[in-house]
Amino acid sequence: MAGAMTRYDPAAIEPKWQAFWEQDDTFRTPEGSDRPKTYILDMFPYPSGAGLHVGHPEGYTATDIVARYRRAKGYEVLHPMGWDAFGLPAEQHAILTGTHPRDTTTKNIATFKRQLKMLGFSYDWSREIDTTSPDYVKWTQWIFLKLFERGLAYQSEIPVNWCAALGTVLANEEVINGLSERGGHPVERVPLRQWVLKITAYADRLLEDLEGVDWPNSTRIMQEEWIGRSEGAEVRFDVAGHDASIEVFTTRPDTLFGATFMVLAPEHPLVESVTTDAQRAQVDTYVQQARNKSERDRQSSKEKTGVFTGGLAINPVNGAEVPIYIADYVLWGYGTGAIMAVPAHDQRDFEFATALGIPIIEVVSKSGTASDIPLQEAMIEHGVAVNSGKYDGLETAEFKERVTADLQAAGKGRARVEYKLRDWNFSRQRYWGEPIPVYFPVETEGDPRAGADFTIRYDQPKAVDESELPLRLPELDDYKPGEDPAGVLARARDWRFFQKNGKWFARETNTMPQWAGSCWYYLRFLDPHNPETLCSSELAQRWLPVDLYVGGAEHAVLHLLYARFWHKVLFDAGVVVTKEPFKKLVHQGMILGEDGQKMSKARGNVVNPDDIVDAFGADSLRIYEMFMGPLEATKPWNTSSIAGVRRFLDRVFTVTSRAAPDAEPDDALTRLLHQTIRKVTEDIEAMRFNTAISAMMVLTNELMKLEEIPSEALGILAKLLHPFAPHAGEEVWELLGHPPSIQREAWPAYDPALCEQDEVEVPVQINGKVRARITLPKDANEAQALAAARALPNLAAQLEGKPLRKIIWVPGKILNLIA
RNA sequence: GCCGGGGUGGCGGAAUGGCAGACGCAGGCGACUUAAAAUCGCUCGUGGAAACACAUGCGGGUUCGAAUCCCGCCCCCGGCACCA
Repeated sequence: MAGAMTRYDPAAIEPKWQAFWEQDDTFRTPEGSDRPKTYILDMFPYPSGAGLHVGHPEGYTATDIVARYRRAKGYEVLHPMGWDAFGLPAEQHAILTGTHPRDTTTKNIATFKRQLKMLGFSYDWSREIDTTSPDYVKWTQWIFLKLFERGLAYQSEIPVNWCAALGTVLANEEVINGLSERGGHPVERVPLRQWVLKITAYADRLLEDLEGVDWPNSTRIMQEEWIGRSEGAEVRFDVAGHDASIEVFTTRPDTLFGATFMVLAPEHPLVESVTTDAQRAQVDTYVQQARNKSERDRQSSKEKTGVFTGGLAINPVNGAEVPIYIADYVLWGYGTGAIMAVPAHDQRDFEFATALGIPIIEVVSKSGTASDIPLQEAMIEHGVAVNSGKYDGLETAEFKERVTADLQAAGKGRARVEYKLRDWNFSRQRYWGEPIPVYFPVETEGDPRAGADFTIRYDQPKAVDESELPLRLPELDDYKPGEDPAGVLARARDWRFFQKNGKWFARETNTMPQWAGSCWYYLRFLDPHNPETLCSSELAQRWLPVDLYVGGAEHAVLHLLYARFWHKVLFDAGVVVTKEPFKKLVHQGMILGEDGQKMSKARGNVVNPDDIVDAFGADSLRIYEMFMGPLEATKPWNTSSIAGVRRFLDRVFTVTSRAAPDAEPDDALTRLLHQTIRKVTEDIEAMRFNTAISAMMVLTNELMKLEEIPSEALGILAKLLHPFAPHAGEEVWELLGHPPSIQREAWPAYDPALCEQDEVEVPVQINGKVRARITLPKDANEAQALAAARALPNLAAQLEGKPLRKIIWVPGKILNLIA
């Protein structure tokens, strides 16, 4: 082998090894050994028509390195891939071209799969799953039935942005100043019957169990804030002159004596009854305006507006009469949709009171006495109660407890916990999603399929029988949203209506959102072909939780919260035994275009992985993406830097061509080999791939200096390199005369003793400035170091005549002399 | 506004209390070549001939010693944003 010319030709070796792995079944997940398991998972992609983006291989390479490393370390590794294939783009394409979304999806999956195979990822392809396949949909629907059985899926009339002209519901982002973004048509907030999942029932568990996961701190904080737990009190204010009361939620019951008015959200049902005739016209106008604004528009203007209803409420702590207003800064969706307003201690209430000339009463003070001058802004900090009757002088925390207890005793309130988290709107009026497996009785005189009038009893939902799953989508000619808010599927009358025992029924025509399939796919990978159950409990016990989960930070809340929610429901149903699905989570950073801007078609700065593989090879792309910087960092693409990585791989083949089977590494090389093994091993464990690659470059550069290179050294290099550049690793291993596959070789071990130098070079500082270096035995003591330093003529001169005031000796690191 | 992350050569980055700039890109010089590319070698923070001085967003502090720790400020990126 020595001396043979071995040019590195990725175009030849990459397909060669991909074919070998496929035929050899190298990456099939081993089952049933007593070796430790590792489940390494990527966030599976939506197979878009644009094909793979260079951002995809970043996370996929990182997990692939860990998977290949752990196999070499003796783990049983599960590393699967699949397709999150329901979604809007395929449906939009269908609306424009008439192509069935299934055809588009099949084509796109083929492209993605070709591209992933081209990059040499070590997936166990026998476990490939597709969220749109009937096999998979069956179990997504099955989980929905579990949610329904447990009362966690319910119907609710919730306000949506309905655009009659476009015949569709719009997302908040699509509504601008009450008009549709496309076309400028009026948009109305109308209540629409939707399926909703009761994620709020799991709010506390979703919060508590974040403690136990190894996730980025920022993601945990985002989830905590999304759930938004706050503790406070519910307080009841009676309405003067009515047999009614207003419930409010407050985190500051200690400020009750400062409540100088109340505010109802415009949607609040009591608005109607508390409004006096004199105020009715004004109130109606305000309510109408608020209704036609989208939530986003309501929140975009910070200016406080509102009107007096004419009604008065009684403050339960002191019997004071306070005016009741309506204002859109109070949100119908949070708390009780009504507040007690304390302008002295809440900035929003302060602004509203100032704008409308409402009195401001200070009830909390830093000093313990009320201010002499009017407040310029709300004092929101805690302090000591003033102007609060018998509670005066109490600290905020103690006041809260006492007044809450007193209110409870008086039947006027109680402690309460509130969340920002809302129940999850699970309905889409779209085609390309999982049909919701529910049907309803129909009241009709004829055949509704033929156009007879009908009434659907939505109040009597029935679950589709498990034996009828999967409930498949009907075939349609037209996928456009229509006039019927029931959704696209409502037009498939033959599918929608059916008879059973002589009675007519109608299927639910809403479909599930795209999140549904990705909520549980990590489970199906464990048992992808099981027709009896979504995942056998033995396999769930063996493989869960996912040990490493890598994907974009854009999923920090939605996907990662929804999946945790379903997992907990499945835990309660006995399907899984771990509380959490994903133990360690890592977000890969975004790769920007060469211009430092986000890659986009419009900017023309998109890099296509196919082009890079053609020009440099898959291994160069993989190593480049790992070498760019820390995995989590956002970093700009730079094509000329890939050339450097390619040069590194070229040099690996150059040194391989100088392999000398009988040569032995000398002491210096032995030390470098052990140091490199240690560095690469530690860096893979910590997912610091950029510095691992740097260490392999250093080793390769040293080997370049040798004429005859010990084969043993090259074998170690190949083993370290192979998780990063698997094709090159296999090829070098074979060139060295070993049988494939290098994946079956054990990870090289290092001896810490052999990593150490016998002698170390230590900088000598005078007064903190480096003035010289001394070479010392590695375990030299302070006296030896000082003697060596004094022996240096230039140092002796500098120290002359000055007594040493202090000597700092950090063994093996530094000698600092203070003169 | 609030929360989180970050700011180091021409560029990507390394160093997390102990020699700032590992590794790579780009650049410069040289070898090989008729020439170029490729490859190989050397060089490469700024000022200075050198000794040396200065240098990790800005200002202060702690320490024998700070890119790293603390305080204040500026800027960039991401998230949330009237949540009572």
